[in-house]
Amino acid sequence: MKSVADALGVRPGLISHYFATIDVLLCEAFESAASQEREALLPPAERDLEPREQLARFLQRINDPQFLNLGRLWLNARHLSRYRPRLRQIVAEQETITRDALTAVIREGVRTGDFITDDPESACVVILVVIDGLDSYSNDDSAPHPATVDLVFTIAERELGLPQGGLRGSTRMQEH
Amino acid sequence: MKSVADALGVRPGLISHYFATIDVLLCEAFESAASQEREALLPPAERDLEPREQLARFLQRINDPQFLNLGRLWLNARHLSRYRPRLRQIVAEQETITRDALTAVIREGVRTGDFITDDPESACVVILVVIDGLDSYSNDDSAPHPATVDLVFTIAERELGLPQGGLRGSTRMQEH
DNA sequence: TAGACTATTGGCTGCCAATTCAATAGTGTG
DNA sequence: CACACTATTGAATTGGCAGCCAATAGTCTA
Repeated sequence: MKSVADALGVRPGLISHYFATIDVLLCEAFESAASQEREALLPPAERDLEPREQLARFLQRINDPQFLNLGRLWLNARHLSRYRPRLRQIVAEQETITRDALTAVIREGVRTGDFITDDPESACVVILVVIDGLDSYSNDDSAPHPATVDLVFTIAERELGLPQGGLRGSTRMQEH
Repeated sequence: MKSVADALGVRPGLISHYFATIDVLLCEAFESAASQEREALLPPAERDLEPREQLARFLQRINDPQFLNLGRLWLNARHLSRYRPRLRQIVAEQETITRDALTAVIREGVRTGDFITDDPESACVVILVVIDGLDSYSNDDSAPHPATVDLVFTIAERELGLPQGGLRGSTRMQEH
């Protein structure tokens, strides 16, 4: 609470006034952050693009150093979940929402013929496991192993019956 | 320190006496735990088995509920690494040791013809990413998604040029 | 057995964090 | 402007935890 107060240039008591306990603060903070990040990764505004394009952008953003903190956020939340049932619940919810959103894209891609899989949700889960695996290393100093660099793309392409490279380089995204 | 002392039926001061700071205690505890668990997952005593058999047992143990706490251990350590440079270092070291040990098995398997890959280390890294991804969920209440159940096996088989199922059911391990 | 060395205790100190609450400042509305 | 309501502060309370140290108990050896 102290650190939140400091970051806002405000006194700790004020934080307590708006959030009964840290547990509540933590849950709302995570929910809010995770939701915002999800919108940034998979913007509703892009819903009318081809599914292949949507997924490509999603994976590209995941790999972007700009989203390094997202990995840390989830790592943090998943660890804290251990002794915080409420947070655990929220984490599970956010996981489900993300999974459903990404599965919808894949399912749509199967419909349009972009992707080939007989189980969109399982394909989605596999992709997410790899993402979470790579997120595990968010707090590492050392350079990432070369084998991890394009891993999400490779796995996603395999899962969705795309040719090698079928999700890479096809998009032209803005630089920051 | 209090909780460690309690667990040992001893007074907190004693812990301070043997471990200068919490940071040191944490690092040594993690190093010790990670090392022991690695020995249990990939016992040196099995070094003379076929590489396929060694890997199969390793993956089977990873999936075993007996090793649920191992996932929690790594999750915890990876999170705490964020603001603890020393622990971060140890985590990186332990990661390397595990990677090297598993890579050695794979490399040997390539030599004997058990496995097919032109880059044993990369294959190893991919397998470890999936393991770490699944470990992310160690603190989840809910039932694991069906797509995750055999995922490590499937991925390992693909990475190592084995037929589907080539790492499953081949071993007869003791029940606990 | 004496003496040295180790293991362990008990208690103290200081720090920092969460939470509460009464008091004050600020804002908008009739 | 007066009043009600909201936002914010300051200070106090509580509790826990790391780190330190002097005192005591235990152990081993010459």
